Amino acid sequence: MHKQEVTIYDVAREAKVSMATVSRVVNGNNNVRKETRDRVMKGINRLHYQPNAVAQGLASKRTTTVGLIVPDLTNLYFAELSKGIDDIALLYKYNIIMTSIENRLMKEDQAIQSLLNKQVDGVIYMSNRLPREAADAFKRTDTPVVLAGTKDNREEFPSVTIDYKKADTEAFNLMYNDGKKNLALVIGDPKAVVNDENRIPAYKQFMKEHNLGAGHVYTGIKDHSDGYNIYSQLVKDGIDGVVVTRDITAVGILNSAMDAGKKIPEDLEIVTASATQIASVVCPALTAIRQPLYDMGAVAMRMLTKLMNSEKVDNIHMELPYELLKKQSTLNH
Amino acid sequence: MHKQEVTIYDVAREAKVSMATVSRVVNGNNNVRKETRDRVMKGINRLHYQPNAVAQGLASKRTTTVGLIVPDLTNLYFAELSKGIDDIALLYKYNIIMTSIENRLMKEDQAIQSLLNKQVDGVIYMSNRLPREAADAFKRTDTPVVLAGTKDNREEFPSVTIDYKKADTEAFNLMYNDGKKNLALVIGDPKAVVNDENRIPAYKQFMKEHNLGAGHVYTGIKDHSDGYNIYSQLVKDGIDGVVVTRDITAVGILNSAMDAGKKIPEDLEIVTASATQIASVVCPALTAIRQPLYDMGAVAMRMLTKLMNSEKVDNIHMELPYELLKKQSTLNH
DNA sequence: GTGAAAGCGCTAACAG
DNA sequence: CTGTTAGCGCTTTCAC
Repeated sequence: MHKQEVTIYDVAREAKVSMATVSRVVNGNNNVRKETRDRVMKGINRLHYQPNAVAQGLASKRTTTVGLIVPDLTNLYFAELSKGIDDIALLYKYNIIMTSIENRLMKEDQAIQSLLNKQVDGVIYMSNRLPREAADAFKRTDTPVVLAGTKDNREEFPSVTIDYKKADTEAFNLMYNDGKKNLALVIGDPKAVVNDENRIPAYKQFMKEHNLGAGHVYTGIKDHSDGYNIYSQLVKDGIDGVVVTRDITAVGILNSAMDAGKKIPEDLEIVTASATQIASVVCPALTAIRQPLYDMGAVAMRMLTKLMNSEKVDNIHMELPYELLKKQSTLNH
Repeated sequence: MHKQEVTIYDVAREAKVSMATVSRVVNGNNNVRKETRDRVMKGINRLHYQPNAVAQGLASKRTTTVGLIVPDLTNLYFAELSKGIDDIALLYKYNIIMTSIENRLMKEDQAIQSLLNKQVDGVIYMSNRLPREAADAFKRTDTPVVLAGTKDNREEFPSVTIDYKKADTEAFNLMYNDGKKNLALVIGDPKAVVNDENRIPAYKQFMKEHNLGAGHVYTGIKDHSDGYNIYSQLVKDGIDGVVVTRDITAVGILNSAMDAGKKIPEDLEIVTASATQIASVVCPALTAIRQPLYDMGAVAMRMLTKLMNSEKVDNIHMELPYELLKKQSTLNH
């Protein structure tokens, strides 16, 4: 960054007005005579003036920048959420500072502190756990935060999600009605709030209500190879139907089963709980809980714009509708 | 953003030193007696002081922020590049302002102007075309720019790529040696520099050298359904081997062929020119030119850090090694 | 409707 | 080694 060539002061001189007036014009303040405004605009154009957003930020205490905290960019689940966020941010003229965590180099609260130091006006948080320190940091600076596709365990923060319990129950029910009784749940982090408080309870309740025993919850299964490898265990445990939280994991299970010469869905039904593009391009295509990821991101960002403007938000815990998309990894399609 | 609770001034008073000294401590300047430093640190901790990066940016004319211009977040090609960029940015303590374009809401040069207004110290550019106005904007402010996974047609800007010509030629050669003579190239934007100046010429040259006629270049094929739909045309044209630039497109062709009851690779060999996770999880897995996407992003970001520090960079047009990964969509695997 | 002036919170000479 | 003093470029009262 080098010395700025043309500043508001230059424009003021060029247009023979004060800086204050130029500032008013730049910010669309109406208290400027049309004549004056035109003169200023001409100066702006002649000099190719561009406002320095950093100086604006310092003076006005608003940076029109929001922070985005995302676990992993290469996970399409987050990428699709981000796209919705990005589009709405653009619409409201906010820039996005993106911070990916789960990066071992920087802890979550450091990442957040860094965003806060940059004086972001708000934060969209997508990690599946919100640590205490992180929550405290937000509250300390009263920077608005919206959780997208996740929740905090105290429901202190606004969030945009789907009804995970209902969705999972529906998925298990689908398989149950196909005659599958040895149902299992395959998840990543068991301490993720959504798993801990929604998916696992939903699963246990389903098993109980249908007298299917204690069942099996496989945890720590995060990527394609985890999925691929867990398959043999599923076989050992006699599983004939699974809900898998990540679709790349589901694909791993699928590929493993195929390589073992098994038939999907006859030998094993698979439902992925977060459908991305991947779920639909594999063969057989995966039956999926289709979360409206783009919309969830968009709604979260929209909510954040309201919070940043201190507008009232009627419902700070939005649940968007999902769809159970039946494809070839379950029967009856 | 509300009034900042504790500023450098408060720390100065608390530690009974001047602001300058606090600033020195904060910035790791060595010209501070250990005793004084400790006293300041104590003040910082007691008061929970956090520097205001916006004020730092205005005063120092460095924001430790870089802009990222990316066409589409949900394209894994860019997501993997971004991951490499992000990791290195973190390592050098830069934040990333991400701007996705191809968003019809904002034109490329607007996006760039917005970044420049935010006084980013540098930019990583990943779009497959660099419009004239964009190039001019960069040069006007002499903000360093590095192109990742793309090039500008004048080679004015530093870039990190692979040798696309060589890679494609190798891919065609592989299929040629499998006895495929009706080879085709399937791309998105024919005016993208990489296509216009590397892939298409490489294809034409290959066809010519092997006396295979003029061949077919299918353009504007960008997503899964484009790929799915173009397949019938490939059949009509008697194509028996294709290089496809995007892997999701390649998967579309693959799925279309399978649905038509054809055999891959016997009836049609497919090589994808930019392997992401998707290429390896479909069935049959796709033979692919594996670009070192993560590394390309990392190298680009590293180069940018040097440029931002006015360090010398010996080679501003880096070509990283690729790999031709033989899987099941070609014979001889 | 417009201008003057006082900051926003910090860095960076320049003295000492 | 440490303090003083100008700003960085802009917004925002407060007068007029």
